[in-house]
Amino acid sequence: MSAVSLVVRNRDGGRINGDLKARIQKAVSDLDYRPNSFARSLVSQLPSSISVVVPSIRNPFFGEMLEGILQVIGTRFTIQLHVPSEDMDYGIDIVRAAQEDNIAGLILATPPQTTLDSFRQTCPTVILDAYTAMDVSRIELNVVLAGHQLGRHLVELGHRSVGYLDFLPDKATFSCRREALGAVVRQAGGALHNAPAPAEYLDIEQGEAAFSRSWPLWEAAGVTAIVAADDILAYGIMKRAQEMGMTIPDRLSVASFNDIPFSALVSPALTTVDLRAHELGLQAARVLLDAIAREVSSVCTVDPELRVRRSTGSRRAGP
Amino acid sequence: MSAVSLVVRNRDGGRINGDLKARIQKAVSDLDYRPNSFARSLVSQLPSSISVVVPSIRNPFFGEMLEGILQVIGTRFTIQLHVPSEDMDYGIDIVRAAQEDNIAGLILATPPQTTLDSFRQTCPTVILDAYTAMDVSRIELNVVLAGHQLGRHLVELGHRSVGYLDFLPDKATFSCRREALGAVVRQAGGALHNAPAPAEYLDIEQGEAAFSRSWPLWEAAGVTAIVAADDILAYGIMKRAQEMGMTIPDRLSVASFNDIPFSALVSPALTTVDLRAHELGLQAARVLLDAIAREVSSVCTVDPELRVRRSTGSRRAGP
DNA sequence: CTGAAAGCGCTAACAC
DNA sequence: GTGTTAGCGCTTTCAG
Repeated sequence: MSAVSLVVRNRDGGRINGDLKARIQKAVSDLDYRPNSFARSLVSQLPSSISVVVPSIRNPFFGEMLEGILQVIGTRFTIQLHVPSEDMDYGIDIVRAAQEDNIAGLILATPPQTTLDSFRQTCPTVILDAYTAMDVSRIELNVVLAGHQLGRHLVELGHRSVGYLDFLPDKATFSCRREALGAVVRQAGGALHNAPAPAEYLDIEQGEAAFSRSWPLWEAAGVTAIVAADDILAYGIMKRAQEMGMTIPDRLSVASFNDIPFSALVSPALTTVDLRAHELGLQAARVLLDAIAREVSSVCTVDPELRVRRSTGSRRAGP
Repeated sequence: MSAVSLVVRNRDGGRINGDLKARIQKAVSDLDYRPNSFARSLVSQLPSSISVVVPSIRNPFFGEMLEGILQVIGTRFTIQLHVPSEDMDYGIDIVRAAQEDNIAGLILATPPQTTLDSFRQTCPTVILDAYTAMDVSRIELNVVLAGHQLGRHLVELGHRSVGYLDFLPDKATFSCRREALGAVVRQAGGALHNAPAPAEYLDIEQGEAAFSRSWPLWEAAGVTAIVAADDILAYGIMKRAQEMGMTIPDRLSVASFNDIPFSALVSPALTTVDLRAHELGLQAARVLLDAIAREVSSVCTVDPELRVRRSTGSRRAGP
């Protein structure tokens, strides 16, 4: 019954007899009829959703990012959310599952390098904060600039021996942060002391444990400032350091990357580079809509912004 | 080609000739063939996703909840995420959009009362932290207990004049928190001074603004402790109160509901009732899977737990 | 063990 | 203007 179809979608340009139309509308509301979206998409070839893959849903960074995406797509598409099972970053299997959803587009937030290497594009796709030579739309996050900003800040405060708590070496975004920071510190005649990533999972406890594990080495190296790859790790570092009796920033400066909203509220307020989660989501969605509509791929860049707060201070006079 | 279908899904119990099977598998990988999930769901009548509607994705409470849901459903279903556009709680339109997704099940996290009133069930559904007389599965969050716990704690500390910062009066979960708290305070001979909800949107700034607005009245009423309906509002209260020179908890005790992970880290660490976001998600998903498999509805209850931290203390000697 | 054929619920093109 | 018909891409049934 094509009339039903037309009426339901309000696509009858006055073509349907008013009486028939009214009868159809009554039946629709009586039966609480809802069209089957599978059948609809099957024939129209226009999927009504996009898939978004994020490494974690507990990290507020991705909450902010999703908010940005949602804001742009509005009611045009619905979101299929894919998150790896706890304690693991996502592999190609999750990406393939997301592609199987039969979607108009796909957003991959900071995919691990190995995942990206085995990725094959099946629909308009936007990759966030990861590099690939493929012809895929990307939102580049200028983490090199972020590392430089943080490095300059610490160097200006007099720090020369800086500890670094890494995270997930499989992601270029993290190694770039470290390298850019290290370059600035070394250029000033200092050294960056890298501590290995805690685990694959990012939470406050991991930061605490990593600090306990690495502090002896850092202390031996005369470290006066520590940078973490992510705010959440920095929270753990500050918590444990304070428990161990160190005052921040007098005894030890702490800084990191992301600037989730809570970083302004922890004690002391955390100096961190705002990685613009919301802006990233906004851009990703815009580029994706563009890729869907015009079948072009594009790359754009988002610049981070340093937020200086109370967790970093001048290096105290030598020991 | 039925053989293809069987091979792709690994459902050929040795029925397919090895040679043919190999040829099919080669073709599948050569063409990077992916079955169309719409067509598949259309015929199998088994949708592969569930919809989850949350009021906000920026509030880590719902991130934790989603993590719980994801953990239980594993790869069995994929999640369609529905979030209202910024600054608004969700109406029935969003719920209907979610139902249109053609899903195996639906989870409604703390729906506003008006939304719930016009809700009609179209598939197995679980309602989180909201009451309805309908025959729908629910996860009850014992917010009355939460209010009592917090009330007893404050009363024991000597507080009798307590300020309350409400949020979204349209939700029973918030009015229950207030009433339960108020009952305990009044029973001890005290009074609860309610400040109206800040706005429909929950963020730190709203908490700050609300505190600025309400403090004159609270001060006049001799308030020595303030409870916020949500941790995030409490962060704003503490921030502004400290900016205004008050020390917490000496001058003013602050407490709230939720216990998102950051509440242990703000300064001072926030006393709050853990509303068990993760557990809520776990239970919701379990109940939903059950509802999908066995077509029964059930109701279960999650009990909150008070976390006493440094933001609450004894009432100072009277003015 | 394999291929042909029907049909899931919808939309679009087409006769009536 | 309105009803009929042919698929969308898959799974399942049923002959060969």
